[in-house]
Amino acid sequence: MTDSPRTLLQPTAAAAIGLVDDALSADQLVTLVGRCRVVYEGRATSTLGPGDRLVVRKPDGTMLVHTDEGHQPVNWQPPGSSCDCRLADSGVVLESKHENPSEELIIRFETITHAATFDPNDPNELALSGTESDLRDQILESPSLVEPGFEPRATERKTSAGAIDIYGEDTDGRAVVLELKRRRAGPDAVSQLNRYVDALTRERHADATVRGILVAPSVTDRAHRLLAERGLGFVSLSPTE
Amino acid sequence: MTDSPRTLLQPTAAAAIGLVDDALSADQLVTLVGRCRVVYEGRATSTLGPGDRLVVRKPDGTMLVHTDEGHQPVNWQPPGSSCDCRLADSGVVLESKHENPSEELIIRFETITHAATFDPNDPNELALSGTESDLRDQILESPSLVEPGFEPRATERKTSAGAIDIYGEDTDGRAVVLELKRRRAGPDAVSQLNRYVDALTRERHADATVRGILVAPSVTDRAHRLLAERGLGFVSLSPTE
DNA sequence: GCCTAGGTCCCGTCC
DNA sequence: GGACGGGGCCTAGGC
Repeated sequence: MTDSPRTLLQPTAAAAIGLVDDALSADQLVTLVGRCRVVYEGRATSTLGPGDRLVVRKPDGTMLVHTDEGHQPVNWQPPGSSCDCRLADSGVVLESKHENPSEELIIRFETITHAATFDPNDPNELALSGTESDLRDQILESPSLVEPGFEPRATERKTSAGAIDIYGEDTDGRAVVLELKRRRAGPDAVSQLNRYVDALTRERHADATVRGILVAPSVTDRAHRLLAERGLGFVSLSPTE
Repeated sequence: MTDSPRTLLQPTAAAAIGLVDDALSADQLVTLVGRCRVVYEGRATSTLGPGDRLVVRKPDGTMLVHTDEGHQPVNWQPPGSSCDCRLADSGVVLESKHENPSEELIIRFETITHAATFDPNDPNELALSGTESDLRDQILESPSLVEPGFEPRATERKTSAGAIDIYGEDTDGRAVVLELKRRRAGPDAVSQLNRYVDALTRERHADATVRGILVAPSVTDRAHRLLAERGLGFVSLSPTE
């Protein structure tokens, strides 16, 4: 951290505003805890009555309002949003605006329990595995996991209905469309596969059979019925842990 | 706030652990800022090298790790997770576990810039409008918005493929399936509508026509083509702002 | 508990 | 810029 971090415990409104303004101009991350009301207007509209919350403002313009429960912020503003901090009715007010889509978030504090700022230095990125992309790589490495003799021909093959995860051919030279899911698959995955199979059938001669196979750890009952109705297949595979 | 909030600026590991342990037993919300590494193993697996981050632990068991960018936490733990705070290699380590699904998150701090706790009191809930449910209510109030003479018969009508947003009849007594979207609709919305129309057609006599209409502010080009291919309709409607 | 679908979904990627 | 689909999606509502 290049600038020294600062904290204030139960600051006056004026002191809190000073801290936030300094942090905003220095592109620091700000956390505010206190009792506030929140109004949002943009893609939707919301109001939130008084309560104690944690408010976070990031240097990239993101704003988050967290209650005491849940993973999701109760209100937020996307990256790229502006932020203005001012005094109104003897309380601190944060006003954040975003363009495209047009969104406005206003947070009115009654009291501020604490305020803190710091200058984050975070050069490292998350390395994640167990994704759909890992499952794809496994299949490309060992195509027989799908069925003996399966031969991948392309990934992300374009059709009029979108891109096929893996396109290939079976031992009889028939076109095969694979739709991959990293977790248990539901009806939407079947519909997706169905769209690609339909599109590919349309694009080729109508007589040529196009097979569709859903590849996932498992499928729900309803998805299984839909697969059967559409004459589509299923292969159980999980991304390696 | 019943208990007094506490803050520590650049605390020793021992002091930070004391603060966190007190907060955990008092079901308080904790925020920690500092340089840390993070390892996750559960539905997927991830590692995150050293960097300055904001860590939040909520009384409901939620844990959030935020970097300086983006709306999403880089790592997290769902509500209902346990949390253990201990000293390891002269640094603070937070270990959170969750069951069903089995997930483990370990955060190793090198340094702690600040730590704070407070006891949130938040009785109010978010009032949100502009949702799909609002769009549904508009249509039930003024069915002619869909087309002259449209008569809603049921919401959430069950079919073998899932529940129909609004089921009704047109002036000719034909069954009509409405699929609603609060925002611009894509291919998935068309597939969803298609599933319900297919299921309802199957459940009735094969000769009876079932109409399907997508109701949304707008549709993408590809979704529009898919609608045409399937003989489905579109009506432009937005949830009132 | 699982299933299903909505969400101010966010987010990357490709056009 | 829009579009499309993945995500450790999360979350609410049914069954």
